Amino acid sequence: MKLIKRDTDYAIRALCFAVKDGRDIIPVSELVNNLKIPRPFLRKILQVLNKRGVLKSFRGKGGGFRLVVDPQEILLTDIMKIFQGPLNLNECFFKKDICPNKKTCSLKKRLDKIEKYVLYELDSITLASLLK
Amino acid sequence: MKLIKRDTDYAIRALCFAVKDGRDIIPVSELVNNLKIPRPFLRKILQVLNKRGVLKSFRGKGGGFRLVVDPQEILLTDIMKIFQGPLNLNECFFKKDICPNKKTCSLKKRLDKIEKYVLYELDSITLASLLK
DNA sequence: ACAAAATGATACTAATATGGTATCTTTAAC
DNA sequence: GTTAAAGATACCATATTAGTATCATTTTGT
Repeated sequence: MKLIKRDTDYAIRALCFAVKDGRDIIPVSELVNNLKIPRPFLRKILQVLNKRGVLKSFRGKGGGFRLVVDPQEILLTDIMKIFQGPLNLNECFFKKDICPNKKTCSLKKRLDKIEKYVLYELDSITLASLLK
Repeated sequence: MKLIKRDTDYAIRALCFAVKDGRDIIPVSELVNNLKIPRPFLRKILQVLNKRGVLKSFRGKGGGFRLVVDPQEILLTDIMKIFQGPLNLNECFFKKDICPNKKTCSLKKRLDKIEKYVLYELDSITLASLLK
């Protein structure tokens, strides 16, 4: 089971490339050429990032996308949340009562603990840290 | 994203019930009545557990399934592996080169670390510990 | 012997999530 | 006004997940 889905992956690659590339406004073509991501899919992804305020889009000839958030401020989990929703690793065990004592069950505690740890670790990963 | 899929969940509920129930051979009907799991789906799951040596099946009238492994010895990860395969949380990032220095990238290290931790914690959860 | 009650084996189907395409509209530069 | 870009949105393909259906085989009890 993967932690990262493909659109998240593509989004991160695109953002990384945008930072490395350095130009102010980067057109989709440039990303497509370099990252080998299918253009319409990537466009959809970039539109989402635009709506979420990570990128700012510019229409018309010469248009493209500008990164408007400091790479130090973009967390991996931000991008994951955008494309995958919240993590919720510990969900379905307790929808019904597998466990005799739902409230105090050590499994629930442990799964919560695991999830907390994963979130904590992921939260420490910034876009900037992926480029070093 | 869930860590546990439905068949794993059902399998664990069934095993827990079997332990609590206490009788030597438990028929599917009993599990279906108590756990509200669709019978044909549960049967498929139990057949798998039989093949994997967690349960032993008995055919014919009065048949059913017997738990043949000590609940202390059944790990949550055993059941997860059976129905979901290995975890592989850190897969797809490095199929292609998102990262300039694949070998030493701190992200890879951190994802590995996360996965190791999750596996370590999950490995400490036995069927018996779910019943206490 | 035979009916009943159980699992074994296996193929099929339905629902959902994922990974895209296609198409048309709007905007901006030249 | 033409061209090159993004916006919006509907659609489609594939894979995974969840579940059904069916028939064969085995065992028990009469």
